[in-house]
Amino acid sequence: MAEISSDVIRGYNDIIILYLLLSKPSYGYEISKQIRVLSEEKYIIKETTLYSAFTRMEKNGFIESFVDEDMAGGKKRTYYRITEAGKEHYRSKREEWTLTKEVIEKFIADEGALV
Amino acid sequence: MAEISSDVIRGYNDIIILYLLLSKPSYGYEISKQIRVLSEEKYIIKETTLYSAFTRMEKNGFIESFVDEDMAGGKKRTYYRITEAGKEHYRSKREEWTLTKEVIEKFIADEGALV
DNA sequence: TGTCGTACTACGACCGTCGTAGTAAATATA
DNA sequence: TATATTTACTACGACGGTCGTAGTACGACA
Repeated sequence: MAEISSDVIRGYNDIIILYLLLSKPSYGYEISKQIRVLSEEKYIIKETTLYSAFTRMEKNGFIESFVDEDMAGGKKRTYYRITEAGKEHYRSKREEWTLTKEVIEKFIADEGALV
Repeated sequence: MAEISSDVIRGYNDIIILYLLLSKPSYGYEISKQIRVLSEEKYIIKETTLYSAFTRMEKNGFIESFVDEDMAGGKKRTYYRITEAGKEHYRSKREEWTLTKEVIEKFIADEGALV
């Protein structure tokens, strides 16, 4: 079975993460699980990729973090919520996706051309 | 208008170049023009990206080069032809594309969810 | 004479992703 | 009770495809 390589998914992690933050604020572990489940195990994001995406996107103003301090055992959990700039970024990435899809599909041959 | 970023196209250059080599051997400048025309100016591959893709794919055995020595003015032109391994690579990348497309589209919201 | 098109090569910077490792508490399993 | 697994991160350097910049050289056209 084909697997999704990092080169191919690169550039789409933003859109995936932001999509999940559209409905409600969330945090690393939950996002990671949601990606796994929603993609039906077809894409499992690496932890380091996810957390570095958070850092990058917060720097860019696409998301904002806040900490839940009231957890059992004094544990802390960092939540992220999408900003207006983040929604705008999502829109533009979605447009880019549509365009890219159109382009790539011009270079997909049917099996006949491959023999 | 949205533009295709390098992060988003990364990983698809192989498939694009190999597709064009499926029908006949070709060379850098011609491939570059074909990409521009076939994509209706939506994707213009950078020269350095294209030539480094050639080098990489030849190392990987996906393409083979040969030189046309008989050009006017003693100029030389390097052609590339796709190998069997290249066709196999194309097939597997095409499968990966199908899978990736399915996954990404699960994370595309319609405009309503964005308000 | 100069610009444009053709057809490359060289080289280092960039940056998103990945591999590896470490920390630590809560929960499940034996 | 002891151990493994799950949860929830952080740190840091390596990797590699893409890009920016620069340079070379010939032909055609104005």
